[in-house]
Amino acid sequence: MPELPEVETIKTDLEKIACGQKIVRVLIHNPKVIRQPAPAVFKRSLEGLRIKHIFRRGKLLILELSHGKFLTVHFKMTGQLVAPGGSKNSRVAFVLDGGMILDFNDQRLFGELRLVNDWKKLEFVQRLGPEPFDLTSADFKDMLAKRKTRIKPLLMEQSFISGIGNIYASEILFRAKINPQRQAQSLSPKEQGALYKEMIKVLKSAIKHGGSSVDDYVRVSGKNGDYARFHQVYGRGGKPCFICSRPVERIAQGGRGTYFCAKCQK
DNA sequence: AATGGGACCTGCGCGC
DNA sequence: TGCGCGCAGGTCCCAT
Repeated sequence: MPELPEVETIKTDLEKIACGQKIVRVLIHNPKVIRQPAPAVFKRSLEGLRIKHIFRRGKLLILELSHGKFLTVHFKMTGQLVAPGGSKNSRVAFVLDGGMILDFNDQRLFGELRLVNDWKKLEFVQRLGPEPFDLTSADFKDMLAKRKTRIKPLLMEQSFISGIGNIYASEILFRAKINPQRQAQSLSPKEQGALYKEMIKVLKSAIKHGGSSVDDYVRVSGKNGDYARFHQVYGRGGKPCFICSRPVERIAQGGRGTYFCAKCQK
């Protein structure tokens, strides 16, 4: 589910309502989403800790707690953090000392909650590539020039660059006018530059609008993000391109749907 | 290194 | 109404 802009939105929403609060009770409705440590230990260790700071790395949300602990949240496809709680698919509920309940919902149970001492040591984190906003255009060009793989799956590869998923990969490539089937290596300097520029623009704009609510993603308030109305190609297979009116194509790449305009994107 | 397939799960929309 | 199929924001693991 959430990609970088959605996790960043959740981070900002959550900061406002949960920072400084103590987690007084943890109710586990489905232990499957608790990956570390064992659910009973997770619950016992977490109760009584205070939320000090909230941040994001790639698509991972990280809550810094008292006593040097960190709660990491990976939303995968259908994870949500919603307050106040009482949601249908609540898997874990966090009761805060203000009385508010924060639900971790996850229809498909792919999501992952971990309570750790050092989030940076997580294997998943160790493999993450750079944050898009930490890169210069020159860095990004160098990275692209080294890779033979097709550009769209590459943008989604978290060890290459972290935070971009299936929606934004298609949207960024459309705006950069680059065909998703192109080899990364084959991009001209001008195309590399356009890709960098559109990547930053799209991600920033999506954050500004609270992310894209397509299926399950909602903000902490339960309200939808507002960026889906700016989508140019994602989910628009067969519908006319907003630029040239030719039907938007849908192809499969690495088992994922890719949307693009074969006329506008070379 | 690149690419494809399947696995993990639940639920929705579609054609019949 | 019901059934089977394809599809879904992610990541991991295995085979070639």
